[in-house]
Amino acid sequence: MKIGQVSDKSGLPTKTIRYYESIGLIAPAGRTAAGYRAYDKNDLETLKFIQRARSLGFSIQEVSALLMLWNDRNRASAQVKELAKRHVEEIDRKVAELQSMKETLSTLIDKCHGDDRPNCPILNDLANAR
Amino acid sequence: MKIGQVSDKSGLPTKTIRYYESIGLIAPAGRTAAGYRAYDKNDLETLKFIQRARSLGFSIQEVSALLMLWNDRNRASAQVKELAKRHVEEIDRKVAELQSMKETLSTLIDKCHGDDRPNCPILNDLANAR
DNA sequence: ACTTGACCTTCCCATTACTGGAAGCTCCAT
DNA sequence: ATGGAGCTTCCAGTAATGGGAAGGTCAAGT
Repeated sequence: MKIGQVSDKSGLPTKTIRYYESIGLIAPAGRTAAGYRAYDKNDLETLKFIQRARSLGFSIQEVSALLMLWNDRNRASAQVKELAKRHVEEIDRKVAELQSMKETLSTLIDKCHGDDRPNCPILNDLANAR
Repeated sequence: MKIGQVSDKSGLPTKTIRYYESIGLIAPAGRTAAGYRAYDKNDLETLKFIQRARSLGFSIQEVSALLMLWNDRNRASAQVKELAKRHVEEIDRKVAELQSMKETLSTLIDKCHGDDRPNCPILNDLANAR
């Protein structure tokens, strides 16, 4: 398979696949006589794995760790679980931060008339600490 | 005031203040005879405004728009409200995405024994589409 | 045989919002 | 006068791509 095909099947842009190779996340692909990257089923599975892990918000660093664990037949599942749990905690932190922002903003938005008049509690609040 | 002092009072690192100047978010600061940046109360208020807007998750682009609205005595509050509402929608989208990730991950984590044995539903799921 | 167009290659730059560090100047206190 | 804190500029790096140029390759259509 050429890069465009694994791109279609994995859902990763060709640019991204080359990037993953350049940073060492995946091993350099084989090449055809013409210099085109050549992928086999195994490579495709790896790319799909990466795509799914990324879609769950794992960083490239974390994906790298997951790939190693995936390729280690004897790793303890506790290691994977630990990694995943830390990631969920990270997600929780982000959600909490976003929701705190939203709360503040929603309050301000409710107080703002939103008409032609210039007076605006949103700007007033940003201008003055509370 | 020199940059270190407005930094302390605004909560923005000196690096960041210089960066904001370099990208044109704030006007170039005045200078002392020695070439140090000099700020007045007004500048400080602007920096505080920026800091608060950033802490609510507004992008620099949005902060720039907010600053213009703030400096426009005659703008309609509707414009500000609109900008804020769109930002809240953006936050909602991010929260939804994060929570969807979290849900998937939590399910997988629950299914994983997390002991010394290698079998791990988390990796299995990442490896096989479902 | 030739050309077109879709792929492929590498390379470099841009993005967002900073952060770190080096080399060097200034100011203030001892 | 010497030391250290704070200031200056400039360069480079971060995460994870995306855009686009310049050029090679391949299969199909004329």
